[in-house]
Amino acid sequence: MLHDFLWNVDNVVAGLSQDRPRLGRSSTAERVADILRDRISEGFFQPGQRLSEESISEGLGVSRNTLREAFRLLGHEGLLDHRLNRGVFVRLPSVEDVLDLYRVRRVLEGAAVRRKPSEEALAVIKEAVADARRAAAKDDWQGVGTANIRFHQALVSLNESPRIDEAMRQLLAELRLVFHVMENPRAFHEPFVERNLTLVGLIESGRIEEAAAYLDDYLDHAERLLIHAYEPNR
Amino acid sequence: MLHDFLWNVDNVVAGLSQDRPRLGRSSTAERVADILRDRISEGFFQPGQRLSEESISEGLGVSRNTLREAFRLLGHEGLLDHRLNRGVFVRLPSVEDVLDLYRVRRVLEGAAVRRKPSEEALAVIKEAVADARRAAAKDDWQGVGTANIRFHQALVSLNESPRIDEAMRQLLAELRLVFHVMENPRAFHEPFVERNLTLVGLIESGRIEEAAAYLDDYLDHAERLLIHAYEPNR
DNA sequence: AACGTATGGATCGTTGAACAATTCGACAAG
DNA sequence: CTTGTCGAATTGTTCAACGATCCATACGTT
Repeated sequence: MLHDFLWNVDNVVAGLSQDRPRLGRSSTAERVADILRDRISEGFFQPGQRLSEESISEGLGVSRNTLREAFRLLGHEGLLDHRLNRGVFVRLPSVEDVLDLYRVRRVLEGAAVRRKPSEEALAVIKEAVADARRAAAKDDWQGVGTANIRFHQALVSLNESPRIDEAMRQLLAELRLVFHVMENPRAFHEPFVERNLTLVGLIESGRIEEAAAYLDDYLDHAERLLIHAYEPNR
Repeated sequence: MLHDFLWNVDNVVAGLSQDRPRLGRSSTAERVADILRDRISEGFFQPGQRLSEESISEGLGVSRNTLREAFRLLGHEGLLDHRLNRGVFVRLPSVEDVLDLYRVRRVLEGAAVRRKPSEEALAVIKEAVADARRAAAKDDWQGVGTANIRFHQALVSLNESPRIDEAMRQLLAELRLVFHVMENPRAFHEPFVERNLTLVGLIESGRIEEAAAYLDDYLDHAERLLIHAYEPNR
C-alpha cells in the first residue's frame, strides 16, 4: 500500500534530512543579524545612519564581540557599509549602484522569462499579481510595494536555482534601501501593477520573445523613473 | 582643449573617489580571511576538513575573536560551513550544489555572450584563451586550469556589472572546491581549451545565437563530465 | 583666508581570560 | 544491540582592558 511506503521508517528518516538546515540555525549573532536586517528593511535604521557598537550592543543586551559578528554577516549582504575605525553605516546606495542593480535584474529576470514555467511557480506569480491589484484597489500602497517585490522574487524563482533566489533576495533588500531614500516610494510601484499582469499573460501563453522584450522595456522604464526620483544627499 | 578638461582640478578630485575602497581596506580579520581564502582555494585545507579555532588562531597569532570574524566573512562567501557548536568546516559541495552552480553559469555566461562586446573586454578574453593554449602545449595542466577559469571570469565581465563579476568570482571559488575533490582535476579542463577558441570566434563575428547555443552545449558537456567524475565521500 | 600643528575625547580594533553550553566518544547497564 | 550516563574537548558568549585611529577644536603661522 501507498500508506505503508509513506510511513516506512527508512523513508521517514530520509525525509528528515531536509530539515537539517533548521537545526543549526540559531546563534546569538545570527539572531541579532535577523533583527538588524528587519530594522533596516523597514526603514527604522535609515540609509547613511551610523550604527554604534556600544549603544546597540547595550540596547540588545549582547556583547560587542557578538554584535560585531552580526555586523560582518550583514556587511556581506550589502546592507551595511564597514569603514575601518569609523564603524558600520547603513548602506546608502549610489546612483551607480542603482544602475548595476538593474543590470543584474535584466539578467536574472530575463533568464527567468525565457524558461518554461511550471504550473506551481506560475500560480505563485499570479497570486502576487492578484495581491498587488487588490492592494491597489484599496489604495494600500504599502501593500502594493510588498506584493510587487514578491512578484519579482517569484518571477526569478522560475530559474529554479537556490543561489539565484538568494541573490535576488539580496538585490531586492538593497533596492529597498533606495526606496527609503526616495521622497514618495509609495507611488513608485503603482504604474507597474498592470504591467505585471500583461507580463504574466505573455509568459503563460508561451510568447517568450515578446515577454522578454516587454520585460526589458519594463525594466528600462522603472530604472529611468527611479534614477530620476533618486538623489541621495551627499 | 581636451588636456585642460582631463586635468581640471574638479575632474581629478572626482576621479579620485574611485580609489576610496582601497583606503579602508585592511583589518586583521580581513587579512586573516584573505590568507584562509588562499589556503582553501589552493587545496591546503581540503573540503570537509574542520578548522579548529584554537589551533588556527594560535598558528596565525591572532585572538579567537578576530579569527571568528574572519570565519563569518568566508562563511558568506560559501567557502566555509558553519555548524553550531561544532565549528567551521571547509565546504564540501554536494552534487546538487554542482548542478546549481551550472544553472547560474548558464544564466550569467549566457547573458554575457548576448551582449555586444567592447574591444578591451574581448582582448582580455582572447588573452586568457591564448594562455590556456600555451599552457596546454607545455603540458602544464595547472596553468590550463587557471587560464580556463580566467577565461570564464572574463567572459562574464562582458555584462559590465560589478555585482555579477563578484558573483562569478564566488561561483568559481566554489567550483574550485569541487575540483579539489575530483581524482584528476588536471585532465578536466583540457578538452575545453579548443572550445574556448571556437566560442570566442563566434562572439567576435557577431553570431550571437550560434554562440549562445554553442555555450549551452559547452556547459551541458562540462556539467555532465564533472558530475560523472564527482563522488564526494559521504 | 588657507594651512600646519597640537590636543583631547570618542569610538573602533584587538586581545586574553573566563565561564556556560554543547557535542561527541567511551563505557556501563539493560 | 540499544539505551543511559559521564567526562573531556570545543565552541558560544561575555567582559574588561589597552592601543590605534578618527574627528572636532583651537591655536599659531604664512
